[in-house]
Amino acid sequence: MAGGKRERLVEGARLAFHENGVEATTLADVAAIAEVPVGNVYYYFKTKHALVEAVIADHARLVSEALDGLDGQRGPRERLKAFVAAFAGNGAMAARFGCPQGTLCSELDKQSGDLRVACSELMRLPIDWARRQFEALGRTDADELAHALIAAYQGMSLLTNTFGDPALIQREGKRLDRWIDSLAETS
Amino acid sequence: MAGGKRERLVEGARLAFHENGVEATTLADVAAIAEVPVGNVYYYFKTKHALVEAVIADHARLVSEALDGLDGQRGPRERLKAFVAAFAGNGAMAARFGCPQGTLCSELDKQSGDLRVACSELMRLPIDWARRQFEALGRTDADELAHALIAAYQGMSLLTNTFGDPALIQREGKRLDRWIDSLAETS
DNA sequence: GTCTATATTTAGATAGAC
DNA sequence: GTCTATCTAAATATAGAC
Repeated sequence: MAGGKRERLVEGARLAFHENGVEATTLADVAAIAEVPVGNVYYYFKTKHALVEAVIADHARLVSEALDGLDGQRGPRERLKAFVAAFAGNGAMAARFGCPQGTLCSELDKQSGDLRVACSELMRLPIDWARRQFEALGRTDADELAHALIAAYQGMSLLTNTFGDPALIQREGKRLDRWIDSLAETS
Repeated sequence: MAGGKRERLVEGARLAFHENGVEATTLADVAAIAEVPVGNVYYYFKTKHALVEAVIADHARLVSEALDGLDGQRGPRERLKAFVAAFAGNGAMAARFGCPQGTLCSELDKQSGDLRVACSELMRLPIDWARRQFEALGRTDADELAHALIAAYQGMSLLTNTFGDPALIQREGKRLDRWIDSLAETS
């Protein structure tokens, strides 16, 4: 694993949290993945809580970058379909571990307050992005459609993970493509 | 909390797992809720793993009963809309703790094998029920629609929980009602 | 800045009296 | 069947040498 020790710890924690959950991941696990001695973790992160916060911030950075990458598409309809194609293409990952951000939100919602806030800000990134696309289509129900799209993705990620079947989210991708095509330019 | 000690332990564990997560819930917590001494838990459940299995079985019983209750409706369209009304009516619970079955599946998917299997059987109950309704409508894409409906519910439960806003799942309920109304009798 | 050794806490699990 | 007291293992966190 490349990068400075802090970067390695954050990336290692992000991967381990996704694969095994936050609660089940020990700092010893993270230290081993990052190839950093256990005791040294505390030089970079005062508590496990602080490490979790850093991981959420790292997720936010990755999601923002991914969404920015979709803005190269010509129009809002193409951008929405590129979004769908992106997550449908990650079916194997969803089948094994679920959506990285969704599973994190699900677990941390049951924990202390400031982590909940950070999670909700993370989940708001793709919703706000999707709403802007629906607004560009002239939809007055853009907020509702944006929530429905992200919920469809999150829900099908959960089913894909629960049944270990990547085909589920791929089939949903095709269905959402047809749905996006069927939307009128204004509502 | 009423019932025999075993029933109290299962119900207490089910509630605590939903509110705080399985990993974060200690047997001491469960014992306190059930008003049973800590050491006595092991008389009824050899391990925490066994208690989790019992809780999943209890969920399966409750879900089956709830779905059976919907079969009093006249036709498949009415049954599907009664299903939607049922979960949209639980918005306050979803906002605080998410869907009981969904959060359980999300957490336990990251754990040992036989719990994953039990969770997938639990999640299959509403999907199979919904597929039968869509089949009764003559839809050849009943399996796809059933997965889409449950995914919409699960995903919107996650968003409702993440943002702590019951209105999200209520709005989705209305949207799904219109969707069910719009489906042709055959596909 | 880095790392080893260890302290502290807490959870799951057990032994055994009643 | 019931309950108290306790064991053991593991995880977070710290102290302090280098």
